[in-house]
Amino acid sequence: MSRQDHRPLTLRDVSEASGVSEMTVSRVLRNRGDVSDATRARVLQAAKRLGYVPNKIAGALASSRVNLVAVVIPSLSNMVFPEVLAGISQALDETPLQPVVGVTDYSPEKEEKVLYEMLSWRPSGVIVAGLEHSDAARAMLAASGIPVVEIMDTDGTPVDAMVGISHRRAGREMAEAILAAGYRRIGFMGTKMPMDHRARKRFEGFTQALARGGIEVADQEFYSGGSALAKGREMTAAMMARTPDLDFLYYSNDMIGAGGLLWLLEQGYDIPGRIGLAGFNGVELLQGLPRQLATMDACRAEIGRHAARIVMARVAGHVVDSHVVLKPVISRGDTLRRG
Amino acid sequence: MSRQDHRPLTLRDVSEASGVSEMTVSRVLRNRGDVSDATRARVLQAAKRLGYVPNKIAGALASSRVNLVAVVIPSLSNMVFPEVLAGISQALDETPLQPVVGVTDYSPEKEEKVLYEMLSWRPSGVIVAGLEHSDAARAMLAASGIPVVEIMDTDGTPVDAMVGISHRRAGREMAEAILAAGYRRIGFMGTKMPMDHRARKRFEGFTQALARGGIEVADQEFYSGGSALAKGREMTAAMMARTPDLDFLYYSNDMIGAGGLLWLLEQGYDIPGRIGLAGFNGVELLQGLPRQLATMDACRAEIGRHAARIVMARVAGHVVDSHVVLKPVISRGDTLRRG
DNA sequence: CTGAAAGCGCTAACAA
DNA sequence: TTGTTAGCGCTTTCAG
Repeated sequence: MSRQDHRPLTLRDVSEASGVSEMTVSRVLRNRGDVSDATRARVLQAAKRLGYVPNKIAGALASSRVNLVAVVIPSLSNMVFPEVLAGISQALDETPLQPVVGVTDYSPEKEEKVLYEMLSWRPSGVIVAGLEHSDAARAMLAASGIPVVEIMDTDGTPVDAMVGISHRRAGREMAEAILAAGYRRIGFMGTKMPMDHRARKRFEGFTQALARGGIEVADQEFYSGGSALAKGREMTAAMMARTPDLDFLYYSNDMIGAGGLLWLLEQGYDIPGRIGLAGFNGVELLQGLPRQLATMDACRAEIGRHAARIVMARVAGHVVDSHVVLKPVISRGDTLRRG
Repeated sequence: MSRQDHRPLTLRDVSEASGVSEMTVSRVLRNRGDVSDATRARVLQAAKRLGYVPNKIAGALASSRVNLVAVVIPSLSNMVFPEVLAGISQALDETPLQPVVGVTDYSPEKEEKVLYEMLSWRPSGVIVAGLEHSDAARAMLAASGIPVVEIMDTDGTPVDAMVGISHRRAGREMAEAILAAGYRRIGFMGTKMPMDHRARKRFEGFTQALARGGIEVADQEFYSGGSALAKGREMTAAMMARTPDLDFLYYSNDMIGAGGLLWLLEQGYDIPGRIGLAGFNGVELLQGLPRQLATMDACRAEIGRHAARIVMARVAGHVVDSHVVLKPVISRGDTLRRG
């Protein structure tokens, strides 16, 4: 308790305590350049004894190297994004790079602010969800001079690199599978679109493919906020009351799909005979449901890993393929009849 | 496209472009000190035209002020922690302070590393989940000279400040409610304890209170990894097969509780007559279940908000109560008989 | 209201 | 293998 622990320790303190120059202390602490074992030991011991923690702010300024990767996502409560994040972290582990997360709450204005904040720390790269950004945000990204990877969606033109799936295609393929299975009276439930471009694109692809089969969505409903599981129940109940002859329900995410599934089972519906169901994302949660909901894996972890690898490669000065379109696969579960 | 956009812009660029000294440009950009409207306008215009983004690294070094709050939590996939985080963000909004998240995966070693990393950015404060840390971690926190708030648990001694609930007490109260409701053959399911101190403490409080009522846990099982919902199903099925006369199941979290609930309903168990259930956390998900699971709110968002406020107050130099024990309340839902 | 000078704590580059 | 000298881009401080 003798230290007036208010001035944080500096390299100089370690230097004085060990009788080694600041420069050499710095070398030891970063494992850079050749340092004799004797000196190294003395430095390490002094640093540990004092409890020295290097100041990365100063280090970053001096070296103009900031080993951070900005990750900008709409939400943390959606499960989907933490999984992407896990993929990123995993790929970045064993690398000096570290992810730093910013959340936009699906708001373009907030996204712009968050990007500005993050870029002002001069990160080594940016990974951002989606292809839709304000003009200012796109300009900032383009001008940043660092690798920018837009993830999760590939229906559009990226500022720089992109990794994801085509949600339009995902919607289309699900529609085709549903039609092939013989369903014809189809209802749709999802989030209010303006907020969620990927859900919108899935819906567009979906209706487009239905139209090609001469079918229109027979009923639809959109929600925002609240417990997704509960919303799924409520919307499903309301929709079945309103349009009792529906024979299929397509949900824009698995969570509301799970809610709908639970409600329908309670009501004694024959699934997938009387009515079929499908969601989207392939969330782990589904594995605990009484029936396996049909869904489509959004390749979340893989997208994260891939995006991180692109940043890593670019930082290392490599040239890499920067337009990666993953192909999600339908899993029919127990709620979508075999074609 | 004329700019060789490889050297990031500096204050000097804005200064030259606007014909105003760097110092004054800096003042304008930070809204500090008096600047004439004319100059301000010229500076702002130049900055915007160039697309200047300030360098916070340099700013932080010069001012030795870093408006970051390090938030260290075990996991992002647990739902509980994103909610705490939301509380923190909410309280920090409208403040210059910004949260930066680090994840430990419930590993003390990783926690130590993450803390070290974060402290090396010289944040204005630290919020860390739990009271259990390695000696080195505690030492680092104590020596950091910044406000440290340990959250979510109050059964122990904090390095500095703490905000949370007593999990021992939470377990105890649930046990008392269960006994009061007349249940006697009680099973417990939860995560493997060494990883999760809070779950352990709840279990300790629980068994202790049962013992006081002359009762022992009749069966118990612990899991790790996998989909919690699925685990809840599996464990419940296994336990009911093993110990069919159980009349109550206490789950260490709502997710496995929900899995158990779904399974029991499918099997046609009379709930809460034949068997009662309770979980822990009060997660929003429960609202979509066919029955409302009895649970106990862990006050997540409030803990986050409170912790953030303590940091804010301390940063502002105020003295505040730094041992805050919240009192969670049992919600009986549909799965715990009225006493 | 505006500007000039002197660092913040560290590392690149060079010298010894 | 080790030390010395200049900054990194900004803000603090003090002078106009």
